[in-house]
Amino acid sequence: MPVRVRFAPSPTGSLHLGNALTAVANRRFADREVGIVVLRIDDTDPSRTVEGGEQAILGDLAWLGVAFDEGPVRQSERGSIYADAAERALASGAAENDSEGAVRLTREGTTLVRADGTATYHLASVADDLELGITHVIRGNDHRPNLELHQRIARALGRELPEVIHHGLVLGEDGKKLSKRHGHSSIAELRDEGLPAEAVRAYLDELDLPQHDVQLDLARLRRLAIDAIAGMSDEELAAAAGASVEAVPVLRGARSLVEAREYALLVLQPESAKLPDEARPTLDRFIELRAPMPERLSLDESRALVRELKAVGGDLRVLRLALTGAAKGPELAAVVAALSRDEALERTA
RNA sequence: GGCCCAUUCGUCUAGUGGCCUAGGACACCGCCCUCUCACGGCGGCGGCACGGGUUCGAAUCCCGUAUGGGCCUCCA
Repeated sequence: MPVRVRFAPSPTGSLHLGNALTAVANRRFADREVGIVVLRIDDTDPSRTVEGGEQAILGDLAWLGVAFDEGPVRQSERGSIYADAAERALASGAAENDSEGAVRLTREGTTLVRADGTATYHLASVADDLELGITHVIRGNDHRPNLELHQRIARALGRELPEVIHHGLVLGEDGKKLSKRHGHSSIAELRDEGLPAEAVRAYLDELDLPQHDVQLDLARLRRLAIDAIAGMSDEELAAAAGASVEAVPVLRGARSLVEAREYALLVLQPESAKLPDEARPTLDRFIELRAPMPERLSLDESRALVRELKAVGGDLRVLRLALTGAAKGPELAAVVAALSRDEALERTA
């Protein structure tokens, strides 16, 4: 029997890292067996759906490279399935109507259908997992206490629950449940911080299916970002940082895409800095060396130039300041390579 | 409070009774490299939560305690 799993977020906006872990875990689980991933939007509670929330999730999944094979299936559009399920539960005596008109599990009282006729998460989730032919449910530990309840609901419908696998949650660096307060908690935030998609994906892949809750390791994430940037081709890096390919040499030393953009700006729009009086000799030497050379220099040629300037006693810090307006930044030779001859001469004139 | 789950360096982990005076990665510290911030190279610090069993032998099995987490909604 082919494996069918599902990822079932509520449409509340950009995925939080823990949800993203569940999405990746489902995709990986299915891929091990050449299985199917169904994307299901759990929007049974209208008060919880956020405008554009589904789009944000779709965007996050695409960014992370998590594909799905079926869906999105929206629970808000599947009322008749839940109505049938409720009917069956009532018929079997496992559930009954209460005085308000809601359908509740006999004895324990868990609500299956609200008085307004909409299904609660418990009923909708179980009925859908059965109806969609899900073979394995992979979800976070926060759902573990629901396991027995869901098994009872499945039996009330005359079926058995699929196999359920729980994984640990992602906690903040303080060990508390991850929330907006922590920052760095949603995919959108991580993307805005300049972490490459490959890095976030690699982090989630590394976590795999944690047995217990794990603390968010930002240092690890940042390290993976450095690795991801190092692994990009010039074209990929330029595209990811929104810079031109000529600027790539200066982007190479950056540890995040945000930092890469800042480096690119140093070349495109240098800040004006006051040069010390003793800067002139170094700049004149630079001009002497640079002027007779081609409009564009390769990184190796630039390195040779910088080496030469240093050999004749040039103050490289002064050159950096003149070229970028900043005391810190990418490798000096990369800056020289990224600037045209005219631009370089103008900034040192 | 009740129920459930988990517990190996700061973090993520390897480890399923002898190969473990517990291995790795990232972080951290030091040194080297160096035009800055980084990258890189080399080295270092650092852990089996605790207490009882079982066993010739326990990180590994059992029990208890502690700690952490999750849930106890007509939220998912």
